[in-house]
Amino acid sequence: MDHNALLLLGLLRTQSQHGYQLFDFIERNLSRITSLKKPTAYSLLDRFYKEGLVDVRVEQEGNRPPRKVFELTPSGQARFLELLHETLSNVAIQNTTGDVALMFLDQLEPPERRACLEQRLSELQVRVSALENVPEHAHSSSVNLAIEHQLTLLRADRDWHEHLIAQLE
Amino acid sequence: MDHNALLLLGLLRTQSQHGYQLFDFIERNLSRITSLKKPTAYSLLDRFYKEGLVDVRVEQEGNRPPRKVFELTPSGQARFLELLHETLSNVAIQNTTGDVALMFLDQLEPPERRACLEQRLSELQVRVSALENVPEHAHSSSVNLAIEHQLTLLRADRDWHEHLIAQLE
DNA sequence: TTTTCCATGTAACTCGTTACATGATTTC
DNA sequence: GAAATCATGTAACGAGTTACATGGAAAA
Repeated sequence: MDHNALLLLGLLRTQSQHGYQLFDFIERNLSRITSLKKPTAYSLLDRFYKEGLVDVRVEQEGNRPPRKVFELTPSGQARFLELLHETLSNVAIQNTTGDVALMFLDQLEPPERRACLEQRLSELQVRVSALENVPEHAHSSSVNLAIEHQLTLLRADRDWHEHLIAQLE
Repeated sequence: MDHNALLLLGLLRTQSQHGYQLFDFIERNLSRITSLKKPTAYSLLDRFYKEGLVDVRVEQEGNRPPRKVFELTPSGQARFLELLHETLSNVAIQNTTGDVALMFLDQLEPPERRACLEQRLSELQVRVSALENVPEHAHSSSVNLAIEHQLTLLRADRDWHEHLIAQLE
C-alpha cells in the first residue's frame, strides 16, 4: 500500500535521515500504529531516489559504516502532501479476515464457538488495556490521536463481541 | 492472507461448486464483506487440489465450457475447521493506512485538514447508510452478523471523526 | 449483430516478507 | 571473548492484482 511511502516521506519532512534511523525510529516509537521491515524501508528509499523525491548525501563518522542521508526534494514534499491528502480523504478497508470468519460462525458447535469468541474477546481486551496504558506524553499529539482512534475502534469491537457472546447464550 | 482460503473452503463445505460459481457468488452476495479476484480463486483451487483438500470432477452440459467441480475431502474439512478456529480466535490487525495518515494531520493547514476530514466523514456516512439499507433477509444469518459487525465499527469510526472535527474548531 | 455471459486460465508485475551476508564497533 | 548495535543491502519466495487470451452460447 501507500502508507509505507506516506510514513517515510512524512518522517523525512520533519528531518533528513538515513534508512537505519528511520527504521529504528518506527520500530521503537510507532510499533503500535504500524510496522515497516528493513528491506521494505531500504527499497522504498531507493525508489524515492529514482523518482526524484529525495536527494542523497553520504556521511561517515570515523570508521563507522557510511550513512546515506535522505532529504526531501520539492517534488518529494509535493508527493507527501498529495499522498496525505488522498489517504486522509478516503476510507480504508476494514479488517476483512475477521468478518469472513464470522460468516461461518454457525458452522461450529456452540461450545467451541463460544471458546473461540471468548479467546478473541480476551485478546481484544488485552489490546485495549495496552493502549490505555500508553503514557500520553510518550508521543507527539498526532501520534496520540492515532492511538485514540485505534482505541475507539478496539473498544467498539470488544463491546460488540461481549454483546454477541451474551446473546448466544 | 488466509481469509481467501477460509472463504472458499467454507463455501465448498456447504456445496460442491466450480470456480466460476464460487467467484460469481462471492462477487454478487459477499462483496460488502470481502472480494476475491478470479485468478486468485482459480489458483487457490489449484493449490487445494495439490494439497489434497479437494477432489475434482469435470462436468459438461451440451456444448458449454466444461466445469471443474470441487468437492471437499475429509482433509479439506479438517483444514477448514482449523482455519476457522484459528481466525476466529485471533484479532486481525486494524486498518493501518488511515492511522498513519492521522499521525501527520498537523502537517496540513487547518482549512485543508478540515476538508479532508469532512470528506472522510461523509464517505463513512455513505458506507454506514449503505449497510443499514441492506435488507436483513438478503443473506444468511451469519452473513448478517458480519454486516452487523462492520456496521458497528463503521459507526464508531464515523462518530469518532465527527467528534474530532468538532474538537478541531 | 454486437454485447454480455459462461468457464477456464496464463503472464507480467508489484508489494512485502524471511532469511542471509558483511564488517566494524561498542557493550556485557 | 561473545553478543548486540550500527548500517547497508541481496536473493528467494509468496500472495495478490491487472491485463490478456479463448471460444461457444445466450441475450439485447
